[in-house]
Amino acid sequence: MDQDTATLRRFNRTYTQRIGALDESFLGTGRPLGVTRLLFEIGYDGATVRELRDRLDLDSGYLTRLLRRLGDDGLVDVHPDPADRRRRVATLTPAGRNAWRDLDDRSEELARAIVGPLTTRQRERLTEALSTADLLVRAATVHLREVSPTDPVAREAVGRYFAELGRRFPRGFDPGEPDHAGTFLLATSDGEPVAFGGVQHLSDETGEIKRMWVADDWRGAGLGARMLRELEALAARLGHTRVVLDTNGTLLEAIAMYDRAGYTAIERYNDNPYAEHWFAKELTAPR
Amino acid sequence: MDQDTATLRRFNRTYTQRIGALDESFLGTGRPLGVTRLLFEIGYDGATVRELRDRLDLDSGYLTRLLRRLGDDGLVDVHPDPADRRRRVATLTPAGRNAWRDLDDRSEELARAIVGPLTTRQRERLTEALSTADLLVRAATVHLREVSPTDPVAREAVGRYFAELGRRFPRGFDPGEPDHAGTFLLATSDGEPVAFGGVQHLSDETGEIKRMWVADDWRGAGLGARMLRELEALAARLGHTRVVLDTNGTLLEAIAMYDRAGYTAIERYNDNPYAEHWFAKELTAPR
DNA sequence: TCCATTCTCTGACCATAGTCAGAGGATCGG
DNA sequence: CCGATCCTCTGACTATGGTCAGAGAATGGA
Repeated sequence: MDQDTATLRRFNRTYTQRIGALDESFLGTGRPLGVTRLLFEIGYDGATVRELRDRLDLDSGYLTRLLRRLGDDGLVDVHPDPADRRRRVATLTPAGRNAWRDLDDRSEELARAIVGPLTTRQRERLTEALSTADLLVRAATVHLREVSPTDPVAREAVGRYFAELGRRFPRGFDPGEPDHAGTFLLATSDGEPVAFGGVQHLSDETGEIKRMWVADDWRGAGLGARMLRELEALAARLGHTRVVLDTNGTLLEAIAMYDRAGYTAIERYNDNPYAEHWFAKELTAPR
Repeated sequence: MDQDTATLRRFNRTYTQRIGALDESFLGTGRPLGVTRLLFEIGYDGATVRELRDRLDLDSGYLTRLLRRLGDDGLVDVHPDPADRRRRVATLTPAGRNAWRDLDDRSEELARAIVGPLTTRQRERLTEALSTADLLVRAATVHLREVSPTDPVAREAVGRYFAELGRRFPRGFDPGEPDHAGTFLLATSDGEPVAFGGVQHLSDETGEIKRMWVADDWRGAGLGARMLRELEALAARLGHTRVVLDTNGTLLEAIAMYDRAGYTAIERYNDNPYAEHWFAKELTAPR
């Protein structure tokens, strides 16, 4: 662990010193950094002022002024959102699009300047290392929280889960009546749901882990194992001493993961028509 | 190449969003960022004002004011350097050391928060990826320049080169009379010499590559191959159409590198008592 | 219909970061 | 010992980034 933080901190030093320059592509455009970042964030498709405030975490007064500055320079139009006339939408003018492309070019150029001196082989190694680091850093900083099953993002996660079951089960999958019983955890990254799962009360002793799902492009990042640990911890907090779960035979990776996590196969404990395997694990007090 | 810059840029986004927080450990100490960075940079051992100005690239007036602020807070003492009384030296007071340790702790804590949610296996992968990326990013951003052989940093590089030959040759190595003929390239990283080499005029046609050296901890980063390429380009600029070099049998990696770079073995062309192998390469016009 | 809330904007304000010109003492080379 | 240069400091100034309180229009729920 000390080794790991030392490497991270060392890398951080190298990185800010040497590649921090990538962000300085935002400088030297004759416009201050804040304004430029805003321009870049508005992007080709435009965005509501509200979104911008959230994404860049800016004070509303401050943002208004930044937007006006971009407006005065003829780069951005701000007009009311027809759907909700309290809201305003910022879009790039043609000149704004040019400025945006210019920023994008600068950034690309700087990236080339960094990658350029390397041999092909080294570039490949760097790209591979950065992809790995990217995935893991994103996995490590995923935001996990308890949600109500009616939370819109949670609904979307459940929808994707059911859709996947539909694709993977030979005879499809019918979710039946919506069932909102239980306590749920949602993992998000940049606001997108990336993992989901819940614990349902079966008895005082036993909780059932259900609807565990990890987004396609996040598999292999250990997110499933982490979600499982968190769900077990949640079950323990809810007073259970044992968790059970069921799964279908087509979900091979899931079965392998339960196995690694210390689950043991048990007899059928429910009448779920899609279930083919049942597992249980005793919860011991953490540490 | 596009793939590589795309990965770099994507990583940069992830990184600034998620780990940029590491630098924010410098915030929330009740002191502004600039002052805090300065405090950290002074470090346990103190530093001259001159050094600080160079390292942080600050205006001298601005730096004076930052230092006074730290002085007023009782964290730093500034007193004239006895060796050169124009210069002033900044050192941390006991309170300053506490503040410094506090910063270090915060930074460590943040690194732990990032690395913490990962499994041991993932941490290992991340650490490995970041080490690789660190090495390659540093290699890619090494600063290469032509130097006079009497340049102090160049002298140091040559000293280390001779020291290594002394260690590696079975009967040691005697550099003999200092010989400053030739044109030299020096690669530095953070001001430290990391690679060195020169081209000496043998005839109008032929240049000799000599004193090529790469620092221990930079081997395997492709720096040798890059230096060799740069020296060949230098020889071409100097008007040569062919380069030769000699080497000792104990320098196995070097020999392998010359081989990969397209050098072919030739007959002894000099009376260097330490040389056991001689190589040559025809220079074709670049591109 | 009314009240609470949401969204954006305005004005007033402040700290931080940074630039520039020049003063004055210390040092160095000839 | 003189002039050039180096190093630091001072004063005057500017831009950037940001906070806060509140106004006013639009919306949504009871």
